[in-house]
Amino acid sequence: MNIPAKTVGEPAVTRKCTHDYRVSCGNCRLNTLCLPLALDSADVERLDNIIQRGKPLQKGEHLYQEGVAFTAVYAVRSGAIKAYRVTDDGREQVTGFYFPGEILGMDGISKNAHACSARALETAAVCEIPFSHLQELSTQMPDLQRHFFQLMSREITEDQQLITLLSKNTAEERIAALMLSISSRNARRKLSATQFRLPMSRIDIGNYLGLTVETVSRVFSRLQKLEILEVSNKEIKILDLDALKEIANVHVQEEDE
Amino acid sequence: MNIPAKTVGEPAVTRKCTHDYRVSCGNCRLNTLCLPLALDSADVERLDNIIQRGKPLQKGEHLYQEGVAFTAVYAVRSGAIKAYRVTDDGREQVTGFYFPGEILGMDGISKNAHACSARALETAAVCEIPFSHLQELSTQMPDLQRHFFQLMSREITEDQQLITLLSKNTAEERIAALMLSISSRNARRKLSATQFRLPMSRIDIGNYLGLTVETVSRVFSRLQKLEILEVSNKEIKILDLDALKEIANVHVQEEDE
DNA sequence: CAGCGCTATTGACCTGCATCAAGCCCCGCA
DNA sequence: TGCGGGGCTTGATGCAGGTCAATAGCGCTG
Repeated sequence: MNIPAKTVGEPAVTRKCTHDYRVSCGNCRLNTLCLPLALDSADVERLDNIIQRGKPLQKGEHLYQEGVAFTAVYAVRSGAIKAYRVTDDGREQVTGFYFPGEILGMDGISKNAHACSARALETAAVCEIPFSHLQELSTQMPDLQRHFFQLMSREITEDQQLITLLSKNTAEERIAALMLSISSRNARRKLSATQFRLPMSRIDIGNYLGLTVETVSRVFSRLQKLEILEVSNKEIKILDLDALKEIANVHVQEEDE
Repeated sequence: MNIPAKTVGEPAVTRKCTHDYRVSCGNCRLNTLCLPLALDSADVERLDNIIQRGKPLQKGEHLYQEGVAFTAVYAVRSGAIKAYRVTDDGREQVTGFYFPGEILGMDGISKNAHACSARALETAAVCEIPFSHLQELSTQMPDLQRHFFQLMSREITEDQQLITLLSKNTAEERIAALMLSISSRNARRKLSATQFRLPMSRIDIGNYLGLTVETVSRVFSRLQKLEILEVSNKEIKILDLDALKEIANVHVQEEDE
């Protein structure tokens, strides 16, 4: 356990977070993935000044909830967050999983209120970026503005990929695609692309991919039987990356005449 | 037929478009819905100056295609546009329908290349907004920046609604939701909320909602039999708006114990 | 205004996933 | 270390919507 030395009188929360949450953008090891990307060091410092840290979330704790006033977007520093909305009949639609270096909360901008809720899947550290400041800074730093436009655009294209996945692909293809997505996002952070622990439950996976828990479980079993994955509860090991890609790619050229 | 008087020597395209496509933002009747919203008249004029018009698209013609360099976003002035991507196995996923006053193309920002294609569902007039200029203007006009952030955010929340629709709702609920969406967007433009002509084919509807043509057709028939809709090819008349809303809302409180 | 091709409708059948049900395993807690 | 509860797995069954097929209707073109 290495709890960072704290001088301020904040409530002493027990947590396993490995980051010092009083880090700055300048020395954060995620700064090549996160918002500071494409800013020079002077600008990074200005960005850094508006960011609020020191809000480690416990598993299950909310970062924000649907309907509450929108004031900030958030960058994940460690852990994992899920964003979700609850349908009229009480079922949960997970709209995204967010890992370190990724930004969430941009859904709240249009109506000045969050359109979905976000909660920690495991202990998570988060940087809060007050939106009014970000906007102001963006008018002064064209690179930041551009980068933020790009982030929002990325969110749009990712949502559209999910739309396609949900509307066209089988259960197996959806799961394969999700595993590959997590794998490549791990790689981006210099972690293993083939072995990782899923932070989310089977239920969350189902609610993200439009499947029931049972189906998710069956697909994992099947992929294990095919020796494509090794699944042990939440531990995943990708044994055959190419096979997985082939499944996700909707069996590229099933028959080529 | 009222073809607007034209003095310039452009190719004389036959079209039923009621707009003079050399209109400016200042006098466009959509300016309370479109980008100029929330700008004062001086700023509207500056925006107006960067916008390029005079590109009426024929039915089926592309506005842009997946993969081509991203240079601009587009505002629909008349007609209707569909955005879609083609999956690896050649099927089409429609990601959105765009009506007058709506903006499309924001998916291209993140990678500097369009992530989907866009084509006219019927003769359509479009305003082209060069993105580099828009960015520059945004740094000078905070209201414009904010508004554009909001537009992108709206796109995100709409995509997330579609995600939920696709993953949780039945065929009937999806169709009902689409009809209501079109209805309210018509109302926004002061057109009838209960009677309209669908610009898209059943195939497009299916490809948008993750259904086959047959299912779309069957649902329309069923809703007609229930006297909720009157369907005659592409002409739609909503006979019972409340019933339609109830279907779309996933039968609000099926049982309330 | 006849003919063709594309879009839409309708029916019969089939399948992938949901649903229902039972049991297991993992983990936190006493 | 044993107990309880949630998360996970596995099996049996049903159904919404996909697939295949046939026909009807609309609109374009010559």
